[in-house]
Formats: sequence, C-alpha cells, structure tokens
Amino acid sequence: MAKFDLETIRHSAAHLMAAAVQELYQDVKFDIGPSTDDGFYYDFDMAHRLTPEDLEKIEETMRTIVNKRLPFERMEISREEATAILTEKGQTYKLERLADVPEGQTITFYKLGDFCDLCRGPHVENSGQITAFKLLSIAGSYYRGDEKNPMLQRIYGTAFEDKKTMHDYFQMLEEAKKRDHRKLGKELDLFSMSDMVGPGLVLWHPKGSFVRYTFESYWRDAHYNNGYEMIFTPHIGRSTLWETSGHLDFYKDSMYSPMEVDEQDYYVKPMNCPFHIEIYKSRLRSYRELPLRWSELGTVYRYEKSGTLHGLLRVRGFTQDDAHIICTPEQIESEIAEVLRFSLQVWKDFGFKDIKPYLSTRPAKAVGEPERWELAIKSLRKAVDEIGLECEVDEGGGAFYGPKIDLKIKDAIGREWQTSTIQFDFNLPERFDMTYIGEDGRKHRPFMVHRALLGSIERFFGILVEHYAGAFPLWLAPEQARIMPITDRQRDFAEQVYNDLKKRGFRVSLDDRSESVNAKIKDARNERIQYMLVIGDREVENGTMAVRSRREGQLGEMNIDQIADKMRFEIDNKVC
RNA sequence: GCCAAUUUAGCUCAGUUGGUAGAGCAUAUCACUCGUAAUGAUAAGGUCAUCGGUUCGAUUCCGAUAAUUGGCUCCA
Repeated sequence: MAKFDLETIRHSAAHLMAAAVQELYQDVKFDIGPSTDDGFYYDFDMAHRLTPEDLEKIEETMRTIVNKRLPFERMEISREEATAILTEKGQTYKLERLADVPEGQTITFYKLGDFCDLCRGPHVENSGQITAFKLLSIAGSYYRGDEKNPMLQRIYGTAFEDKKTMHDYFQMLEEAKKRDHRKLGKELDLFSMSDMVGPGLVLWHPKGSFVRYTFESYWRDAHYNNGYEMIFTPHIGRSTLWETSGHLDFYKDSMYSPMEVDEQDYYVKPMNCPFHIEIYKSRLRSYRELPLRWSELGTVYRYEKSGTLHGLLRVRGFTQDDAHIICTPEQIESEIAEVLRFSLQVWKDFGFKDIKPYLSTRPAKAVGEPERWELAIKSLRKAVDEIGLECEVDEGGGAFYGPKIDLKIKDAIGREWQTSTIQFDFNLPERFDMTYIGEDGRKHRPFMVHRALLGSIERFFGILVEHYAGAFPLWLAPEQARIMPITDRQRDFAEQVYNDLKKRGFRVSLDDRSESVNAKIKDARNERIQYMLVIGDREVENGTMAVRSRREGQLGEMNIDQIADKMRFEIDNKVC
C-alpha cells in the first residue's frame, strides 16, 4: 500500500517541477499546478519560450532536487503576510488566486527548497518520495481558461507511485498509439481527408464505407424493430427556419455562411431537429398517434474552430444517428426507459460492456416550465434506476433547453468515450409552437426528446477502429476470409473454394500471387483478416483447407461446410 | 481562433553548415512454385506543402499562407 495517494504524489511532482523551473528561469511567474487524471501540469508565464529540449533540462534539475530529499514544509500565514510575500516576488497570478481564497480560510504556503508556493496541499514529506515521474509536453493555455486572457506556457507531466506502474501507463499509451484510428485508417485504407476538399471533411474509402454501410444497416433494422420510423430531410434550409429555431441567434458562429438563391438565404444544416419538427407540423396531430419516434442518419455541417479538429473524432461534416421522440407527458417515463434500454442493447452488440450514464439537471438559466423539468428529470432518474446502472449526477449541468442523460462507454483498453445522449428539449416545441389535440379536444404542447445513440457516425467509426484495433469482428469486416493456395497446382481447387464461399454470402478473396505462404500470411495479418485458408497439395487431396484464425491461431484442416458454419455462427452472434 | 511543433517519393523516414536529393516498404516487369509473419533481380517514382523575399544560386535562411500534430478554448 502506497504511503501517499496518487493525487498527492502528482501534485507534489508539480511543485517539484515548478521548483526546477524557478531554478532555471528566474523571471518565471507561477499560476497553478494541479494533478489531473493522467498526471499533472503547471502553468508558467516567462520571457523564455520553452522547447522540448528544455523539458530534459527541467527533468534533470528535478532529479537533483529529488536526490537532495528536500522537505515539503507547510506554513500557515496570515493573509497580509501572504500578500506581502507574493507582491515582493511579483507573483501577480498568485495574488489573484490568493484573492479567491475565501475570507476566514487558513492560508497555507508550501516550501520546497527555494520554491515557496501558495497551496492548500497536501504533499509528500520530502522530494525523495517522488520516485517515478516524467515530463510529457509543452502546451499553451489561457489564464483561467478564458481566451480573452493572456496565454501561459503549460508543461504536462505525469507521476506514479512507483516505476512499474508508470511503465504500465506508458505501455498503455503505446497501445493507444498503435490503435490510433488515423494511423489505422491509412494503413487499412478506410478513409482519408484531403486539403483540396477541406479540413474536417471525411472521404470514406470502399473498405471504410463497407463497415459503415454494414453498421448503418444494422442500425436501421434495429430502429424499425424497436418502434422507430425513418425519415429523410434536406441538407439546406431557408433562413426563416433557423430564425425560428433560434440557431441564427445563438449558434451562428458555428454555421457555414449562407448561400443566396432567388434572393433568399439558405443555410447548410447544423442540426436535423427543425426539419423533423416541420414534418410534425405538416398536419394537425392527435394524442392518438403519439408517441412518434422519427429517426434519420442526418448529415450536418458545423464550422468547428480549426484547432479543434481531430481525425474522425472531431470533424466539420458528420452524420448524426439522430432521432426525435415526440410524446405526451404520460408517455415520457416509459419512452425514456425504452431509449436507455435500446442504447445499451446497441452498445453490447458492438462489444462494449462497460457503460456509465451521466445525468445533467436544470441549470440556473433555463427555459421551460419547472414542472416539466421536474417530470423530465424524474423520468430520467427512474430509467437509470430500472436499468440498474450506477449514475453520476451533474446538478445544474444540463443545457438551458432541457435535462439529459449521456452515456460514456469504456473501450478495450479502458478509455472512456462520451457517445449516446438523450436530451429533453423545452425550447424548440415552444419556438415552433408544436401542439397535439388531446383527449379533451384541446391543444397541448408535446414533450420532445432528442436522442443519438452512436453520436456521430464518423466519431463512432473512429472509436470502433480503436476499440477493435482495426480487426473488425466478422459481421463488420470488409474481408472475412482469404484463400491462399501455396502453389499454382492448387489454383483450381482454391478457385472452387472461393466461388463456393462467395455463393454462400461470405466476403472472401483469393491470394493467388506468386508469393510465398509466409508473405501471404504476413500481408493478411497486416490487413487484419480474421480467417486465412491455406490450401496445399494435402488439402486438395482431402478436399479441405488449413484454417488459421487471427484470434485463435492454427485450427487444423476443415472442410468447406465446417468453416462456413464457424463463420456463420460468429457473424450471427456478432462475436467480437 | 490562440500557444507551440511539423510538412522531403503512394507510405514510413534519412539528408544537404545554401550548389535542385536518398533508403526501406508499396508499385511495374521478369524469374521463382514455395506449408503458416517478408524469394530474388531490374525499372519507374520527387517543382523537397504553397506563394513571396534575401542571394550569382533556396529544398536548406527570412516572411506570409495552408494543412497536420500536441494542448487551450469551444462542443446552444
């Protein structure tokens, strides 16, 4: 059992780093140096522009401080004293941070060698107890996270209880690097982006498109089977639509500029909702036809700031697996429970087992009647309870237009991704004056819920690639098996096998290149092909093939019915 | 958008302290017919991201632009 918790070690390492930076650059002004989920950082302001080589120097200095085993000394001082010390040292950021400390709270400084810092603590006892640390990167960061403020230089580092744990962490990072969907996307020929087309706009290659086509088909079938209907809506809409929805007031910066047609402004859609609402409003609606569950794989375009784009995970043109549920207050509870259940089923089919819901409730500034909010939140809570998952609650974390549940899923190497979202909207039904005729013959305002299971198709695909490390399960794989005759003598039989498997509906290829078996195996491995069917003289004679599975290794000789049954089982059961 | 770094062949990368470039893989051709992670030979392939400046001369130095990467911010 470690003597100090990880947070304490990391925070102490941040101080250690700050002490080293002070030793090297005398004019440095300090901001804050907290621990994070993966390590720690410290923000500095100084004339010198840090370079990667500086990190080595700083690490070196940190090590000498560690070797000196200097104590972390805690000092309680008065506010006046603290102000005096910080003023004398010219630590302007720290002075502002000091002003944030509430009146009456004890003010503490921690001293490590010559470095003395306003800090709540706690820390390890001495610098010798920080045994495993590494500086990772330099980044810019706005003071207090506000882009109007000056940009400080941030150094990221990490620290662990011991060297072994740190080693494991870096191994995980290595693994993540190997799985990077941008790297695999190129290697496996799945997708690309082009300068000519524009940043954040994805080109889906045939293999990536096949995977997408396959899971979209699954998605459509699943939706029809779960009581949804499909709709299609246009990519552009007149400005009046976006004025009514409020997007032009609140969201204009993220929308592509309008195009003028017949003296009217048309905008490319950043969201599908207004179109779905217009379908709803195309005629008078009765309570008898509710709930309506309308889904669409709707492609939207948002002008994301250039610096935020990241592979498939953050793009400018993407397809939402959108759906809107329009229902009566009485239906809300069961509808929400059903959406949540449906989401979990979908995630399980893709091989994600670790799922965690996050509930966000009413913020201070919100639209909609409080009773509606209450009913909505109650239904969300109840749905989570029924499903039996532990839920984290972010009080006041909802959007101004409604509360929501987000789902976070854990991938194969333990990273969390925010994906599904189930959001109430009390704003758009008002703005568009959506109504239905109730049992009482009068007009009522329906409840509307936005919901995306996969989030964006692009982002979901990126996550899938990383989750499977490029080796798609058989039901999604663009190529399920490759037949490899050893020499030209087996060619006829190999072709026969190829045609037979093809006829049975499998996605197979025939590698009849004039290459060695070794070379063929190597290439198939690199392309993440699940089944390699090697055919030599022996197999021709027996009417079989030597099966090598990516996951299970050598499986020995099998005839065509056996391998077909095996693959069919894996496909039908979505084995991952 | 902001801070920083990067951009050389289809890919992964060397390289030139300023005299227009090189490897491996991939590709093509030929030979080889092979038993579970690379058979060999030959050939082809580059306005060194783009535009401008300095210079006798720029891929190299300087500036701008674009894209990418790591962060910040943003993600009604």
